[in-house]
Amino acid sequence: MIQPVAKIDQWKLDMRATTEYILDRSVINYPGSMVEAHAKRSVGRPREFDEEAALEAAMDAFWQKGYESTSLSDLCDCTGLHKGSLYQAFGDKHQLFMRALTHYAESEFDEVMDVVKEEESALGRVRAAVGKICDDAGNDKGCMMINSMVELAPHDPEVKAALKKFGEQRLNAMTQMIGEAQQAGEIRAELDPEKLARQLMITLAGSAAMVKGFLGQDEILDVIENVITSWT
Amino acid sequence: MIQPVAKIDQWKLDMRATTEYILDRSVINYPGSMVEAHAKRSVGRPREFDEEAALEAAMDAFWQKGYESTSLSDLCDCTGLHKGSLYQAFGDKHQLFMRALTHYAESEFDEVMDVVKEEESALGRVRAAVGKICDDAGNDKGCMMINSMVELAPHDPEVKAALKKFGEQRLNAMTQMIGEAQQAGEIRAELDPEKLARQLMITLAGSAAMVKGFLGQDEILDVIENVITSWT
DNA sequence: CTAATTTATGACCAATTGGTAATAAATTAT
DNA sequence: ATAATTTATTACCAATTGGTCATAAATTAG
Repeated sequence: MIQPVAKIDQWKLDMRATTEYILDRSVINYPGSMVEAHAKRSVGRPREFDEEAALEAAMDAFWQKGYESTSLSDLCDCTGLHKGSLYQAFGDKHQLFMRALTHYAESEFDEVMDVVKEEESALGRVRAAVGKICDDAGNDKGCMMINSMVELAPHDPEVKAALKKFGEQRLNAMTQMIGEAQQAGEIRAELDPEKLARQLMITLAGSAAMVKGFLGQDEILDVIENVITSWT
Repeated sequence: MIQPVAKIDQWKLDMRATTEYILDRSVINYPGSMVEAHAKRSVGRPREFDEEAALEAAMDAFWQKGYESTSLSDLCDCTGLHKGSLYQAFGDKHQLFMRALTHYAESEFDEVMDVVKEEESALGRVRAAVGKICDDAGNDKGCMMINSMVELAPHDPEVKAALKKFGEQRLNAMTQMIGEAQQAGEIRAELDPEKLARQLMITLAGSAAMVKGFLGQDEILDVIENVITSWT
């Protein structure tokens, strides 16, 4: 199906930062791979870079250094793009950051859910999720969402709203998993799944902060394991 | 006792950022209050500002906005000083930040300990400490130490070392209080006080992050109360 | 009174910041 | 071939950054 450029732009707006969009763009971005017959290129000079790869590079930079400390020239360095190309592809620094943060949240959530699916017991799923999350934030980069919450949320309503959305998504998923573990008899019946989920999220947030300067991953994992065990 | 200027400068270097130093300087800074006969002024034009008040204003700015987002002109605005005076009094931006962070940590620790002293039961002391800490980080400024850990610790060895020192101080104090509560029979005997202290610090760190963008103080207090209750 | 010393003030500075515009190059449509 | 369109690259920009310096003012020492 052939799409006029204007329609692609509209679609770009609507589907911004969704996995589907990125994947499809990455196909379009490689004019060489015409093996896919339907990958219709639009008129004009073709992109020479992979948009998803650039987004991921920018995400890593923001994740590691934070918003303010990541300059445009840092972003140019890590993506290999020039300012102009960055602006044309992603808009200004703040828009690029929002894309990066969204990409982080969505892909991390997906990966955690993939890991969770492998487990058979409900409590095993909780432990698998927590383990994956700790793994992601294990290095001293911490968790990009917690980093952004601390650095930006109080002064940046857009970031705050996005983090609230991602947080509620995670809280819901955790609450459900904990509830299932409870119904399976793996967690004491008198405990409230939502409260436990909040406790777990606070513990994970604290871990993501502490790993950056005070506690080692071993000490953190020990605390988290004790928390979950205290529920059984 | 009369101190030559040179000696005062040496002493300034050694005692930097201690409460004694600040208090004594603030006396020296008010040439009008010669009621204290020993408050010997040094030669030269006298200070027109209160150094501790300036430090506290700078601390508030860094606490609220973080290091990178607080510019020198922000610091001049909130202290009422000019760049030159700031540099002469505190050194460069980073030195001023270290002074501010140290002042935050020391005065908060003292205030928590003051609150703790009022309680008679050991577990009451733990609860009082936690309550005071939550109170301090209650607004969306969070905790300046957690803010700094997230924003700076991985890339700023000086900040990291200071936070490690303050963190260990708090961990020790918490461990001791928890141990006392345990010996008083208020906390189950099979639990390890140091592990509980680590759990509490991670929980408090997570709370200081979450309060900035995701959870309300009521939800946070509920989680913390449940944590402590689960120890009894 | 004069010299020495310290502080307050504002001018000054190079470098960096985020962001724009002009131009050249590469492609498709006609 | 030419026009239209998109991208890549470079030059450019005003504003802000952290930081220094020269000078004037205020004080003490002698």
